[in-house]
Amino acid sequence: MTQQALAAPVADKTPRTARGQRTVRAILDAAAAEFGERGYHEGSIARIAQRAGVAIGSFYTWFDSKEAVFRALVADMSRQVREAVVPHILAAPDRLAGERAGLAAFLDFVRTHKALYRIIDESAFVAEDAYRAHYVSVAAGYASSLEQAFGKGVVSDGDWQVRAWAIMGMNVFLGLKFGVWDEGRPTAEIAAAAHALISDGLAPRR
Amino acid sequence: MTQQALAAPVADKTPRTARGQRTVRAILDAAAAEFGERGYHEGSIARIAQRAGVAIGSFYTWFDSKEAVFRALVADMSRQVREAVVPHILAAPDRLAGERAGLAAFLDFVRTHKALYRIIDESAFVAEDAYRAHYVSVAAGYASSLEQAFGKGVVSDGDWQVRAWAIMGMNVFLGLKFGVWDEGRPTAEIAAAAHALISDGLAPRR
DNA sequence: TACAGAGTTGAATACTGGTTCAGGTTTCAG
DNA sequence: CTGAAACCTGAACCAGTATTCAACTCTGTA
Repeated sequence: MTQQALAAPVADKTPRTARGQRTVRAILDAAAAEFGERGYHEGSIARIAQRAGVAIGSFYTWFDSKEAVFRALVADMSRQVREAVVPHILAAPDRLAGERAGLAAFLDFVRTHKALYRIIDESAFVAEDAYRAHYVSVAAGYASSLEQAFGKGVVSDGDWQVRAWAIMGMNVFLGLKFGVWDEGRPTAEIAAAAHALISDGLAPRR
Repeated sequence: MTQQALAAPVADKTPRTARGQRTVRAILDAAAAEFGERGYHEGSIARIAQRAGVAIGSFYTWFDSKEAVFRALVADMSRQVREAVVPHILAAPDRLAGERAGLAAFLDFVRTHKALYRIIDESAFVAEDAYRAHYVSVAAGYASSLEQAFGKGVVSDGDWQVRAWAIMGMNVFLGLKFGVWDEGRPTAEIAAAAHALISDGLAPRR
């Protein structure tokens, strides 16, 4: 699941050998699967170790606690989502078109990474600060990117803070509904409808 | 906190006397406080009983399990939010103005009922079906109300499903950001900015 | 006043699962 | 080859806490 290099564990607990690195990766992947399926509280260290094919003791060689792996996972995931979505936004001709492409990419990501999506959501209760950090940083990115688009005349003037959080919330809920719960409709279709809403609003054309 | 009559406990566990009713109410209120502060998993039955001023045994007279109170709470809360918000929407001259009034009311509600807000959110992981039921029903209400507004010519035609979930997500995130995390700005201001976005979109006026 | 059903009590039970630790095994530089 | 550092092992420990239960108290009706 997590194919990438691992948000580093804690303190001096960094692997010094290739062997150690492999173990850490295996544990992170196992943890992602375990927490994704069972959730944080139902998920168990023993099962994570088993999935990873290592002993419980090895787990504690690399992570200080259950919460520690979880936090490492959130950071890792936060990065993955961004990496999956941002390029699509940047590749689009303008910010508004980017919003549409970004949402479609996000929905696709969610559909293929439901576990990760769930983990980030659950971090709100297990690691509030990590959760906040994730969304605050995403929102900041949104706000500045929107403001920049305003400079180019692509979007109207307005409250960047509110707009950023609003759009983010929209995307998250569309991800939940049409990514996790209901795969019955093509992601592009959802993205198009959402794009229309964000772009022109609900008011009838005057 | 919960001043209203209690989503009924389970099966035959309904109080037959005023005395019993008082106890159930006390337990529900205590549970709201406990879960609101510590979250579901950190919250303890012993502490709920203590807060309610009853013995642990009494708790089990009225609720089958920890999860049972939590579910009762979610239902109760779902109702409270609705009751706090819907009247404002209905009182407005039209659906779009209602959206604005509704959001302001929602933000006010969240600021004064943070525990409830947290409980509903956490239900996503403790009682997925209850969480789903809550949002699915809210979304359905949104969708039909929007469609009705379309009939009156107040909003443009579009994808009701997507619009409903999008707006709901918007509101939830604005509630998180400007209701729970950051009370620095007046709720009316947030609602106005959000209203502008929903109503006219981001595209510059043509 | 007396009895029955409704409510109450909280110590004891039962169990789960995170964390520790006292050794083994592997790896690799010298 | 060799020894020390890096890693691995998993049974045992332990703390926390949901749930049970057998006995007790209230309350209101006859």
